[in-house]
Amino acid sequence: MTLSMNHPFHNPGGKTMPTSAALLEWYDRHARDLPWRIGPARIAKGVRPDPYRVWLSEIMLQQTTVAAVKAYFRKFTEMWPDIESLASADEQDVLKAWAGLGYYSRARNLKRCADAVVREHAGRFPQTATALRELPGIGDYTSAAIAAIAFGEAVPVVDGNVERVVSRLHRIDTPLPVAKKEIRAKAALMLDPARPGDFAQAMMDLGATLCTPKRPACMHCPVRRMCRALATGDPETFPVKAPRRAKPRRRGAAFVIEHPEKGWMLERRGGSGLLAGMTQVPTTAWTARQDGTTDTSEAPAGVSRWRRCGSIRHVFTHFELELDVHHAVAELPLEAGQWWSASDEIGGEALPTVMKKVLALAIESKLAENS
DNA sequence: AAAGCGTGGTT
DNA sequence: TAACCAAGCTT
Repeated sequence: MTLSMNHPFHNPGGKTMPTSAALLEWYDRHARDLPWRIGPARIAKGVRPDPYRVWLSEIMLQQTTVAAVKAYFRKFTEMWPDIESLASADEQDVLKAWAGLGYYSRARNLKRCADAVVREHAGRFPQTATALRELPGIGDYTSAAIAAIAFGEAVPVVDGNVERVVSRLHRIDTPLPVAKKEIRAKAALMLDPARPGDFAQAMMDLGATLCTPKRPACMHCPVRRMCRALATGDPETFPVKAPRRAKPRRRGAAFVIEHPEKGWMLERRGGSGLLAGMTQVPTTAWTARQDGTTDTSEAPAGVSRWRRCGSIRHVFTHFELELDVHHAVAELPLEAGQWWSASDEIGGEALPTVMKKVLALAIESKLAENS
Protein backbone atom coordinates (compact mmCIF):
# COMPACT_ATOMS: atom_id res chain seq x y z
CA MET A 1 0.00 0.00 0.00
CA THR A 2 1.22 3.45 -0.82
CA LEU A 3 -0.95 5.53 1.48
CA SER A 4 0.92 8.40 3.11
CA MET A 5 1.37 7.88 6.83
CA ASN A 6 -0.54 10.99 7.88
CA HIS A 7 -3.67 10.12 5.94
CA PRO A 8 -6.66 9.50 8.24
CA PHE A 9 -7.41 6.05 6.80
CA HIS A 10 -3.94 4.96 7.80
CA ASN A 11 -3.99 6.62 11.17
CA PRO A 12 -6.66 5.02 13.35
CA GLY A 13 -4.84 5.99 16.54
CA GLY A 14 -4.38 9.63 15.61
CA LYS A 15 -6.56 12.66 16.13
CA THR A 16 -8.88 12.08 13.19
CA MET A 17 -11.65 9.59 13.83
CA PRO A 18 -11.36 6.60 11.50
CA THR A 19 -13.81 6.70 8.66
CA SER A 20 -15.49 3.49 9.76
CA ALA A 21 -16.11 4.83 13.27
CA ALA A 22 -17.63 8.06 12.00
CA LEU A 23 -19.72 6.11 9.51
CA LEU A 24 -20.97 3.54 12.02
CA GLU A 25 -21.83 6.26 14.51
CA TRP A 26 -23.97 7.85 11.82
CA TYR A 27 -25.50 4.49 10.89
CA ASP A 28 -26.46 3.82 14.50
CA ARG A 29 -28.67 6.91 14.34
CA HIS A 30 -29.81 6.98 10.70
CA ALA A 31 -30.02 3.38 9.46
CA ARG A 32 -32.95 2.86 7.11
CA ASP A 33 -35.64 0.54 8.44
CA LEU A 34 -36.08 -2.10 5.73
CA PRO A 35 -38.17 -5.30 5.76
CA TRP A 36 -35.15 -7.58 5.31
CA ARG A 37 -32.87 -5.75 7.71
CA ILE A 38 -32.00 -6.18 11.39
CA GLY A 39 -31.18 -2.70 12.70
CA PRO A 40 -27.86 -1.90 14.39
CA ALA A 41 -29.39 -1.88 17.89
CA ARG A 42 -30.57 -5.48 17.59
CA ILE A 43 -27.37 -6.54 15.84
CA ALA A 44 -25.49 -5.19 18.86
CA LYS A 45 -27.56 -7.51 21.06
CA GLY A 46 -26.44 -10.48 18.99
CA VAL A 47 -29.53 -10.88 16.81
CA ARG A 48 -28.68 -12.27 13.37
CA PRO A 49 -30.75 -11.86 10.22
CA ASP A 50 -32.20 -14.91 8.47
CA PRO A 51 -29.71 -15.76 5.67
CA TYR A 52 -32.62 -16.73 3.43
CA ARG A 53 -34.14 -13.27 3.68
CA VAL A 54 -30.77 -11.58 3.24
CA TRP A 55 -30.10 -13.62 0.12
CA LEU A 56 -33.58 -13.05 -1.32
CA SER A 57 -33.40 -9.31 -0.76
CA GLU A 58 -29.91 -9.05 -2.24
CA ILE A 59 -30.94 -10.85 -5.42
CA MET A 60 -34.01 -8.63 -5.77
CA LEU A 61 -31.97 -5.49 -5.14
CA GLN A 62 -29.52 -6.15 -7.97
CA GLN A 63 -29.90 -3.11 -10.25
CA THR A 64 -33.30 -2.49 -8.67
CA THR A 65 -34.55 0.22 -6.35
CA VAL A 66 -35.53 -0.40 -2.74
CA ALA A 67 -38.99 1.00 -3.47
CA ALA A 68 -39.60 -1.51 -6.24
CA VAL A 69 -38.33 -4.44 -4.19
CA LYS A 70 -40.40 -4.02 -1.04
CA ALA A 71 -43.70 -5.38 -2.35
CA TYR A 72 -42.01 -8.29 -4.13
CA PHE A 73 -40.04 -9.17 -1.01
CA ARG A 74 -43.25 -9.34 1.03
CA LYS A 75 -44.97 -11.46 -1.60
CA PHE A 76 -42.08 -13.89 -1.89
CA THR A 77 -41.60 -14.32 1.85
CA GLU A 78 -45.32 -14.98 2.24
CA MET A 79 -45.45 -17.50 -0.60
CA TRP A 80 -42.09 -19.11 0.20
CA PRO A 81 -41.03 -18.33 3.80
CA ASP A 82 -37.89 -20.46 3.71
CA ILE A 83 -35.39 -22.04 1.36
CA GLU A 84 -37.09 -25.43 1.42
CA SER A 85 -40.43 -24.07 0.27
CA LEU A 86 -38.79 -22.13 -2.54
CA ALA A 87 -36.84 -25.20 -3.61
CA SER A 88 -40.13 -27.09 -3.77
CA ALA A 89 -41.80 -24.47 -5.97
CA ASP A 90 -42.25 -24.70 -9.73
CA GLU A 91 -40.03 -22.44 -11.78
CA GLN A 92 -43.04 -21.07 -13.64
CA ASP A 93 -44.67 -20.03 -10.35
CA VAL A 94 -41.47 -18.22 -9.38
CA LEU A 95 -41.42 -16.43 -12.73
CA LYS A 96 -45.08 -15.45 -12.29
CA ALA A 97 -44.33 -13.96 -8.89
CA TRP A 98 -41.26 -12.19 -10.27
CA ALA A 99 -43.13 -10.74 -13.28
CA GLY A 100 -42.68 -6.96 -13.42
CA LEU A 101 -39.44 -6.83 -11.44
CA GLY A 102 -37.18 -7.30 -14.48
CA TYR A 103 -33.92 -9.13 -15.18
CA TYR A 104 -35.73 -12.43 -15.22
CA SER A 105 -32.59 -14.56 -15.21
CA ARG A 106 -32.44 -13.56 -11.55
CA ALA A 107 -35.66 -15.46 -10.91
CA ARG A 108 -34.47 -18.57 -12.71
CA ASN A 109 -31.15 -18.43 -10.85
CA LEU A 110 -33.00 -17.83 -7.59
CA LYS A 111 -34.81 -21.10 -8.06
CA ARG A 112 -31.61 -22.91 -9.12
CA CYS A 113 -29.79 -21.51 -6.10
CA ALA A 114 -32.52 -22.67 -3.73
CA ASP A 115 -32.31 -26.14 -5.25
CA ALA A 116 -28.53 -26.19 -4.82
CA VAL A 117 -28.65 -25.02 -1.20
CA VAL A 118 -31.22 -27.65 -0.29
CA ARG A 119 -29.69 -30.54 -2.23
CA GLU A 120 -25.97 -29.83 -1.90
CA HIS A 121 -25.76 -27.91 1.38
CA ALA A 122 -28.45 -29.59 3.49
CA GLY A 123 -30.63 -26.48 3.32
CA ARG A 124 -28.05 -24.17 4.93
CA PHE A 125 -26.36 -21.37 3.02
CA PRO A 126 -22.56 -21.56 2.95
CA GLN A 127 -21.18 -19.01 5.42
CA THR A 128 -18.24 -17.54 3.50
CA ALA A 129 -18.16 -15.23 0.51
CA THR A 130 -15.90 -17.64 -1.36
CA ALA A 131 -18.34 -20.53 -0.97
CA LEU A 132 -21.42 -18.39 -1.64
CA ARG A 133 -19.79 -17.15 -4.84
CA GLU A 134 -20.19 -20.64 -6.33
CA LEU A 135 -23.99 -20.53 -6.23
CA PRO A 136 -26.14 -19.49 -9.22
CA GLY A 137 -26.89 -15.78 -9.42
CA ILE A 138 -24.40 -14.89 -6.69
CA GLY A 139 -21.42 -12.84 -7.87
CA ASP A 140 -18.75 -10.73 -6.22
CA TYR A 141 -21.10 -8.23 -4.67
CA THR A 142 -23.86 -10.56 -3.50
CA SER A 143 -21.51 -13.17 -2.02
CA ALA A 144 -19.75 -10.50 0.03
CA ALA A 145 -23.02 -8.89 1.10
CA ILE A 146 -24.54 -12.15 2.36
CA ALA A 147 -21.31 -13.19 4.08
CA ALA A 148 -20.94 -9.85 5.85
CA ILE A 149 -24.59 -9.20 6.73
CA ALA A 150 -25.81 -12.70 7.55
CA PHE A 151 -22.61 -14.33 8.82
CA GLY A 152 -20.38 -11.50 10.00
CA GLU A 153 -17.48 -12.24 7.69
CA ALA A 154 -15.07 -9.29 7.44
CA VAL A 155 -15.16 -8.83 3.66
CA PRO A 156 -15.52 -5.59 1.69
CA VAL A 157 -18.92 -5.22 0.04
CA VAL A 158 -18.75 -3.14 -3.13
CA ASP A 159 -21.90 -2.13 -4.95
CA GLY A 160 -22.71 0.99 -6.94
CA ASN A 161 -23.18 3.01 -3.75
CA VAL A 162 -19.81 1.98 -2.37
CA GLU A 163 -18.13 2.71 -5.69
CA ARG A 164 -19.54 6.21 -5.53
CA VAL A 165 -18.65 6.82 -1.87
CA VAL A 166 -15.11 5.44 -2.13
CA SER A 167 -14.30 7.09 -5.44
CA ARG A 168 -15.32 10.42 -3.89
CA LEU A 169 -13.50 9.88 -0.60
CA HIS A 170 -10.26 9.12 -2.49
CA ARG A 171 -10.97 11.22 -5.56
CA ILE A 172 -10.32 8.24 -7.82
CA ASP A 173 -10.43 9.50 -11.39
CA THR A 174 -9.78 6.18 -13.10
CA PRO A 175 -13.00 5.36 -14.99
CA LEU A 176 -15.17 2.42 -13.97
CA PRO A 177 -15.04 -0.49 -14.38
CA VAL A 178 -11.23 -0.32 -14.45
CA ALA A 179 -11.23 1.34 -11.01
CA LYS A 180 -13.06 -1.57 -9.36
CA LYS A 181 -10.00 -3.27 -7.91
CA GLU A 182 -8.67 -0.04 -6.48
CA ILE A 183 -12.05 0.75 -4.95
CA ARG A 184 -12.27 -2.70 -3.40
CA ALA A 185 -8.81 -2.30 -1.88
CA LYS A 186 -9.74 1.06 -0.37
CA ALA A 187 -12.99 -0.38 1.01
CA ALA A 188 -11.07 -3.25 2.56
CA LEU A 189 -8.81 -0.79 4.37
CA MET A 190 -11.80 1.10 5.77
CA LEU A 191 -13.70 -2.00 6.88
CA ASP A 192 -14.40 -2.43 10.59
CA PRO A 193 -13.87 -6.17 11.20
CA ALA A 194 -15.95 -5.97 14.38
CA ARG A 195 -19.10 -4.91 12.46
CA PRO A 196 -18.78 -6.01 8.84
CA GLY A 197 -22.53 -6.22 8.15
CA ASP A 198 -23.33 -2.86 9.69
CA PHE A 199 -20.37 -1.33 7.90
CA ALA A 200 -21.54 -2.63 4.52
CA GLN A 201 -25.07 -1.39 5.05
CA ALA A 202 -23.83 1.91 6.42
CA MET A 203 -21.82 2.51 3.25
CA MET A 204 -24.85 1.67 1.13
CA ASP A 205 -27.18 3.84 3.19
CA LEU A 206 -24.74 6.70 2.92
CA GLY A 207 -24.62 6.31 -0.85
CA ALA A 208 -28.37 6.01 -1.12
CA THR A 209 -29.36 8.92 1.11
CA LEU A 210 -26.51 11.48 1.29
CA CYS A 211 -23.71 10.62 -1.14
CA THR A 212 -26.15 10.56 -4.05
CA PRO A 213 -25.23 10.74 -7.75
CA LYS A 214 -26.66 14.24 -8.16
CA ARG A 215 -26.57 17.03 -5.58
CA PRO A 216 -25.00 15.06 -2.73
CA ALA A 217 -25.83 16.34 0.77
CA CYS A 218 -22.19 16.75 1.76
CA MET A 219 -22.97 19.10 4.63
CA HIS A 220 -24.74 16.25 6.44
CA CYS A 221 -22.13 13.62 5.63
CA PRO A 222 -20.44 11.94 8.60
CA VAL A 223 -17.18 11.50 6.66
CA ARG A 224 -17.04 14.85 4.84
CA ARG A 225 -13.77 15.76 6.61
CA MET A 226 -12.08 12.77 4.97
CA CYS A 227 -13.51 13.40 1.49
CA ARG A 228 -10.96 14.47 -1.10
CA ALA A 229 -13.57 15.10 -3.78
CA LEU A 230 -15.42 17.47 -1.47
CA ALA A 231 -12.14 19.16 -0.62
CA THR A 232 -11.64 19.98 -4.29
CA GLY A 233 -15.26 21.03 -4.67
CA ASP A 234 -16.37 18.53 -7.31
CA PRO A 235 -17.80 15.42 -5.62
CA GLU A 236 -20.56 15.14 -8.21
CA THR A 237 -18.04 14.33 -10.94
CA PHE A 238 -17.22 11.00 -9.28
CA PRO A 239 -17.21 8.15 -10.04
CA VAL A 240 -15.90 8.60 -13.55
CA LYS A 241 -17.54 6.12 -15.90
CA ALA A 242 -16.74 4.83 -19.37
CA PRO A 243 -19.11 6.29 -21.98
CA ARG A 244 -22.25 4.33 -22.76
CA ARG A 245 -23.16 2.90 -26.09
CA ALA A 246 -26.04 4.42 -28.01
CA LYS A 247 -29.38 2.67 -27.65
CA PRO A 248 -30.75 1.43 -31.00
CA ARG A 249 -34.45 1.31 -31.83
CA ARG A 250 -36.30 -1.81 -32.80
CA ARG A 251 -39.80 -2.38 -34.02
CA GLY A 252 -42.29 -5.19 -34.35
CA ALA A 253 -45.95 -6.14 -34.24
CA ALA A 254 -47.86 -7.89 -31.46
CA PHE A 255 -51.06 -9.84 -32.04
CA VAL A 256 -53.67 -9.95 -29.31
CA ILE A 257 -56.09 -12.75 -30.18
CA GLU A 258 -59.24 -13.11 -28.14
CA HIS A 259 -61.25 -16.32 -28.17
CA PRO A 260 -64.98 -15.57 -27.73
CA GLU A 261 -65.17 -17.84 -24.68
CA LYS A 262 -61.69 -18.88 -23.60
CA GLY A 263 -59.77 -15.64 -23.24
CA TRP A 264 -56.47 -14.45 -24.70
CA MET A 265 -53.90 -16.44 -26.63
CA LEU A 266 -50.58 -16.59 -24.83
CA GLU A 267 -47.33 -18.44 -25.41
CA ARG A 268 -44.06 -18.97 -23.63
CA ARG A 269 -40.84 -17.41 -24.80
CA GLY A 270 -37.72 -19.50 -25.29
CA GLY A 271 -35.37 -20.57 -22.54
CA SER A 272 -32.56 -18.09 -23.09
CA GLY A 273 -32.04 -14.47 -24.01
CA LEU A 274 -34.43 -11.58 -23.57
CA LEU A 275 -37.41 -12.30 -21.29
CA ALA A 276 -36.45 -15.97 -21.29
CA GLY A 277 -39.20 -18.24 -20.04
CA MET A 278 -41.68 -15.41 -19.73
CA THR A 279 -45.14 -15.22 -21.29
CA GLN A 280 -46.15 -13.16 -24.32
CA VAL A 281 -48.75 -12.78 -27.03
CA PRO A 282 -47.68 -13.85 -30.53
CA THR A 283 -45.37 -11.26 -32.09
CA THR A 284 -43.15 -10.74 -35.08
CA ALA A 285 -39.42 -10.56 -34.58
CA TRP A 286 -38.24 -7.26 -33.09
CA THR A 287 -35.91 -5.87 -35.71
CA ALA A 288 -33.92 -2.75 -36.42
CA ARG A 289 -36.38 0.06 -36.70
CA GLN A 290 -37.82 1.00 -40.07
CA ASP A 291 -40.14 3.81 -40.99
CA GLY A 292 -43.85 3.30 -41.42
CA THR A 293 -46.07 0.92 -39.53
CA THR A 294 -46.05 -2.83 -39.58
CA ASP A 295 -48.93 -4.75 -41.14
CA THR A 296 -50.52 -8.06 -40.37
CA SER A 297 -48.79 -10.09 -43.09
CA GLU A 298 -46.79 -11.91 -40.43
CA ALA A 299 -49.79 -12.41 -38.16
CA PRO A 300 -51.16 -15.84 -37.24
CA ALA A 301 -53.22 -17.25 -40.12
CA GLY A 302 -56.96 -17.70 -40.01
CA VAL A 303 -58.03 -14.29 -38.78
CA SER A 304 -60.55 -12.55 -41.05
CA ARG A 305 -60.29 -9.07 -39.62
CA TRP A 306 -57.57 -7.37 -37.57
CA ARG A 307 -58.15 -4.17 -35.69
CA ARG A 308 -55.16 -1.87 -35.28
CA CYS A 309 -55.01 -0.58 -31.69
CA GLY A 310 -52.01 1.72 -31.92
CA SER A 311 -48.52 1.13 -30.60
CA ILE A 312 -46.66 0.94 -27.33
CA ARG A 313 -43.11 1.96 -26.58
CA HIS A 314 -40.87 0.18 -24.15
CA VAL A 315 -37.25 0.74 -23.18
CA PHE A 316 -35.07 -2.26 -22.47
CA THR A 317 -31.51 -2.10 -21.23
CA HIS A 318 -29.89 -2.09 -24.65
CA PHE A 319 -32.61 -1.07 -27.12
CA GLU A 320 -35.89 0.80 -27.44
CA LEU A 321 -38.87 -1.06 -28.77
CA GLU A 322 -42.00 0.14 -30.53
CA LEU A 323 -44.66 -2.52 -30.91
CA ASP A 324 -47.70 -2.07 -33.17
CA VAL A 325 -50.61 -3.78 -31.47
CA HIS A 326 -53.27 -5.64 -33.44
CA HIS A 327 -56.40 -7.22 -32.00
CA ALA A 328 -58.79 -9.82 -33.33
CA VAL A 329 -61.56 -12.08 -32.09
CA ALA A 330 -61.01 -15.58 -33.46
CA GLU A 331 -61.29 -19.26 -32.62
CA LEU A 332 -57.86 -20.31 -33.80
CA PRO A 333 -56.34 -23.72 -33.17
CA LEU A 334 -53.54 -23.56 -30.61
CA GLU A 335 -50.00 -24.40 -31.60
CA ALA A 336 -47.48 -26.09 -29.32
CA GLY A 337 -46.64 -23.93 -26.33
CA GLN A 338 -49.76 -21.79 -26.61
CA TRP A 339 -52.80 -21.56 -24.37
CA TRP A 340 -55.89 -19.48 -23.76
CA SER A 341 -55.85 -17.41 -20.59
CA ALA A 342 -59.20 -16.27 -19.19
CA SER A 343 -59.68 -12.80 -17.75
CA ASP A 344 -59.51 -14.07 -14.17
CA GLU A 345 -56.29 -15.94 -14.88
CA ILE A 346 -54.31 -13.47 -16.91
CA GLY A 347 -53.28 -11.36 -13.93
CA GLY A 348 -51.37 -14.33 -12.57
CA GLU A 349 -49.47 -15.11 -15.77
CA ALA A 350 -45.71 -14.52 -16.09
CA LEU A 351 -46.26 -11.42 -18.20
CA PRO A 352 -43.36 -8.96 -18.38
CA THR A 353 -44.26 -5.29 -18.28
CA VAL A 354 -43.87 -4.85 -22.03
CA MET A 355 -46.60 -7.45 -22.57
CA LYS A 356 -48.85 -5.91 -19.94
CA LYS A 357 -48.61 -2.70 -21.94
CA VAL A 358 -49.61 -4.56 -25.12
CA LEU A 359 -52.65 -6.17 -23.49
CA ALA A 360 -53.67 -2.97 -21.76
CA LEU A 361 -53.66 -1.10 -25.05
CA ALA A 362 -55.68 -3.78 -26.81
CA ILE A 363 -58.31 -3.80 -24.08
CA GLU A 364 -58.41 -0.04 -23.80
CA SER A 365 -58.84 0.49 -27.53
CA LYS A 366 -61.51 -2.20 -27.68
CA LEU A 367 -63.49 -0.47 -24.95
CA ALA A 368 -63.10 2.85 -26.74
CA GLU A 369 -64.40 1.37 -29.96
CA ASN A 370 -67.42 -0.20 -28.28
CA SER A 371 -68.48 2.93 -26.49
C1' DA B 1 -14.28 -9.10 -21.60
C1' DA B 2 -17.66 -6.54 -23.76
C1' DA B 3 -22.28 -7.13 -24.36
C1' DG B 4 -26.81 -8.88 -23.01
C1' DC B 5 -30.21 -8.53 -19.68
C1' DG B 6 -36.03 -4.99 -17.34
C1' DT B 7 -38.16 -1.70 -15.16
C1' DG B 8 -39.46 2.57 -12.90
C1' DG B 9 -38.05 6.87 -10.92
C1' DT B 10 -35.48 11.28 -11.21
C1' DT B 11 -33.36 15.08 -13.44
C1' DT C 1 -37.57 14.44 -23.66
C1' DA C 2 -33.62 11.95 -23.28
C1' DA C 3 -30.26 10.65 -20.20
C1' DC C 4 -29.09 8.76 -16.20
C1' DC C 5 -29.42 5.74 -12.58
C1' DA C 6 -30.60 1.59 -8.99
C1' DA C 7 -27.82 -3.33 -3.25
C1' DG C 8 -24.94 -6.87 -10.72
C1' DC C 9 -24.58 -11.51 -12.92
C1' DT C 10 -23.61 -14.33 -16.89
C1' DT C 11 -21.39 -15.72 -20.96
